[in-house]
Amino acid sequence: MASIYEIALEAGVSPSTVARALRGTGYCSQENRERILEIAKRMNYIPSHAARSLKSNRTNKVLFCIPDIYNPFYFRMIRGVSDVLEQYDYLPLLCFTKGHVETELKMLRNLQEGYGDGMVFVSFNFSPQNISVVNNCNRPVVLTNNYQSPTGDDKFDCVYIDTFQGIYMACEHFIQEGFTHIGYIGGNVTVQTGRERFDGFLRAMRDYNVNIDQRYLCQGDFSMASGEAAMRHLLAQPALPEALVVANDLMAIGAYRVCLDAGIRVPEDIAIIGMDDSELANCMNLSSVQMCEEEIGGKAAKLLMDRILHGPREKKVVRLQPQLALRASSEKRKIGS
Amino acid sequence: MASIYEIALEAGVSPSTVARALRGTGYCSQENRERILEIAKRMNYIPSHAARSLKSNRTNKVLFCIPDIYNPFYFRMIRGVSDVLEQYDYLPLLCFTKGHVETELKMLRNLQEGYGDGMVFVSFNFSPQNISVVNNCNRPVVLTNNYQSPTGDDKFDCVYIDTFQGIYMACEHFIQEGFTHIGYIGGNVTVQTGRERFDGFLRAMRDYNVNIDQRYLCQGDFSMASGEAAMRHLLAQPALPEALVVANDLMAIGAYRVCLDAGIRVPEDIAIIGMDDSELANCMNLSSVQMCEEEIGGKAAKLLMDRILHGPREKKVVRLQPQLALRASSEKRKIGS
DNA sequence: TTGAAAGCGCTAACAT
DNA sequence: ATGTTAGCGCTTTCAA
Repeated sequence: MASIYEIALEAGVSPSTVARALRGTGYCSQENRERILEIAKRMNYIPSHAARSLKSNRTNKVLFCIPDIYNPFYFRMIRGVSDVLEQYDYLPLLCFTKGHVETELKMLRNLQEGYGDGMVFVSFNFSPQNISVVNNCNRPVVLTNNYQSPTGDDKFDCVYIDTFQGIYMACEHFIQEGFTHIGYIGGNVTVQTGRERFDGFLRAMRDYNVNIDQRYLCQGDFSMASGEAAMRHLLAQPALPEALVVANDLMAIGAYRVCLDAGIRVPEDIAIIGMDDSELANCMNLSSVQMCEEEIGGKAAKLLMDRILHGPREKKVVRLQPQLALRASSEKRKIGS
Repeated sequence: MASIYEIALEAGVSPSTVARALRGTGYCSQENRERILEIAKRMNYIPSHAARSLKSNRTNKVLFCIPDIYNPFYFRMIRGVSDVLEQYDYLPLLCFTKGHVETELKMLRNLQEGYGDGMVFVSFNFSPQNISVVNNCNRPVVLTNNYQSPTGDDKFDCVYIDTFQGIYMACEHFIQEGFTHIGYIGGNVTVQTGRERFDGFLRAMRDYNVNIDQRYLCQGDFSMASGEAAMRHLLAQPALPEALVVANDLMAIGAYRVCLDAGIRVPEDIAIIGMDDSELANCMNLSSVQMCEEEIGGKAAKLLMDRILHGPREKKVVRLQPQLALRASSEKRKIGS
């Protein structure tokens, strides 16, 4: 690897002149500049990231943690982040954490070591453990969930979709359609994403005075297989719910498939709404909740760049509203059917 | 950020002693070591990635370029790579290139700058342009396609699935089932992935003396929308092919959906085989070609680590065989149907 | 066992 | 306009 010293030697100038010529910053005669650039090209000069970053304390990179690679939900968010970062000449580097807190901590450690200038952090479960690292990390982080430390002295920003509201809207829709036996397949309620959604369900039922049948409450893990298992559980009950709210599309699709296999018609026998508005939902005509993922990503990247470029400031929290994407799977039943 | 100098000051020892204590390498008295570690912890010491990497010329990171974030094909490959790299205590950092050669070149540049120790490079289209950069890059790269420079002096390894063979097998299956009017929806044949698959189709037709109807040849861009467009084109022909080989699942699903909407039954009216054996194919009961993605990823990572740890050696090329994953969409038609 | 010192490659303040 | 120099934080000889 040619360094500026070797180029300087070859060009008969000092290393700093080479540095100035290559960076295009500071004084350098036209004549020297051209010669230096030519030599650098010939010697296949590539600047050392480590040296530059050590000196400048900047990398022009952003670390981007995503928990679940198999979930189509994150696709658009990645695009939102990438597009915005590109405008700043920053590069996003993705890491799939699989939702493991150890992997998240490893990435945060890399951030602290200065491997990136900031981090977009998506997680299933923000907890005192990973949040305290975020807060003690000297580099900016933006979460794509809503999280507020009890102490209220958070150093990060949040951009999030109100999933509570999304599930609430799905329930509300069913209730307004006249359904009274509504089932729910949720995620693990000990993690935030699962809890919020379940809360949305509970609240809607309460607000509209709809009775909750405990036998219609199932818990999965956001995977298709768990949606299938949940649906099999429901099929084992004496009667089916009329409508089913599912906390994400993968589980909804799993449930849907089990229905089809069992000869249960959707939506005639059971109406289903999922959540994420994924490609899969679109394909299968599954109603879903639209989550503005691209907008989340874009807004998160903007807030992050603001902190990277302009330093600390007060915490900002951006909340985005979901929308129902209604398709055939939740259509109102025809009278008499 | 506390540095080893501040810790040294606090501990009353020299920076080099601190360095030795922290790294656990070289001599350091038990007593000093404990004190230093305690102080480092208290001062929240985090080593500087840049400094360490500048000095050691290693990062313990691998850059991993993936062309298409919306294509489910790459999911398992990422897992294969990640699992193997984890065993080496290396971290994969993903970059979605969207198939843009500029983005690929940008990542290669980052590799050359020493932002990572090596690269797993997945692309739709290896060309003299990006391959020459790979060959002139002083760090190891593994491709997940088969590519051989005309000059034969390649410095990279290849691990790939024989997609030619995969499409060939799909055609062969249809032919052996007795179909003689076989259509094909392919990708752009000016890029390698599209060309290889189309060649597989052509060869199978030729080997089995099956006539190719030009009206049944469509070209998409591997997206679902392009599969839909292609199918609409086929529907506009005087007659439909009996069977359809599609170069990837997304396009196959697109075609499938257009059939359903048009009242064309699959497989009764038209049999379909896709390629990738994606989750989507599984969901929709689409026959497909299984591509051993996880194995590709794992083998690629192993070859890469071998080069990173042990330096240059002769080029290695690993070829993996695809398998048909037959489902309902390609079932043999019942007699008389 | 410890410390001093050089250097990884680049940047930038300062002197010329 | 150009050169000198002092680091950035760490590793690693080498000397003590």
